[in-house]
Amino acid sequence: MSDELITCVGEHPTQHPAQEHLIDPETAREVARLFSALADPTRARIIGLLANAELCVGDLHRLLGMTQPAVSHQLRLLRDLRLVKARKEGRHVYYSLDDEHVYRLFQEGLDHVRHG
Amino acid sequence: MSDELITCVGEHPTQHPAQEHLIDPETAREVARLFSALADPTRARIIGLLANAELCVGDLHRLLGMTQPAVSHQLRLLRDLRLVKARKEGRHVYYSLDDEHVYRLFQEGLDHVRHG
DNA sequence: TTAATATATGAGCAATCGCTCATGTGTTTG
DNA sequence: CAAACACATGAGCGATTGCTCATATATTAA
Repeated sequence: MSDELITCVGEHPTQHPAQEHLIDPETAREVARLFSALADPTRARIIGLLANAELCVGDLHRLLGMTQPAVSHQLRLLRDLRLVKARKEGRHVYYSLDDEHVYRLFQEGLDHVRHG
Repeated sequence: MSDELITCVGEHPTQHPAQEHLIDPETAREVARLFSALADPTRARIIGLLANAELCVGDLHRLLGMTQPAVSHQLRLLRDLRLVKARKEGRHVYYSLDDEHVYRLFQEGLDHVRHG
């Protein structure tokens, strides 16, 4: 965060000094997609639970007090983002985190909300 | 991530061992609100720019190639979340980051997208 | 003062989101 | 086999999002 303090004059963006720090649209979309995973209370709670234990859909649906389809839909979303992985065992499907980075992001976000 | 591997049987959520890791709805909402800030390509790009330099609305709107109102609306959102602060100077308003945590979150998210 | 510039804001609209309800698939049990 | 269970999935619907367009406010310049 080196706040370069640049005057606001350039009419042509290509010559603005901050230009080099502008992330391209495609990367921006992916970053946004990643953070979208945690940008919903239900998904945040799911990540929080799966961070500590492998759980099946039924457990999640009971713990969260939500409909089973609601949980399944969110799990599908998290699975598509490869943040969560599924392990089938009999008629149960156990979910767990599949991305350490996301757990760190989640923890930092949680800390930020709880203290300071 | 200590994946305790618990059997999926308890019909009553209150007695499930994972219960203690369940974050309450209010905290979950705040966490989600925090991550929502970065869960949009435009806002992610804004944070990325402001992470390196203080910029006025006009610069942002030119650099991003977006309408000025579009940028102002997103800045308003970020301001409400206290992630960004505004400094008025003449008829310009300079924005900069107001939250170190968010810069870290952003950087980690960006790294995660760029390399593994 | 008038005009131009820089920004903020409200209304409105298409797109997306997160849920519910119904139903489909696969597995186990009786 | 049939019934029950665990989960996935699609349609549909209200709420939210992110933009545009028009306009309001504030500051500087002529």
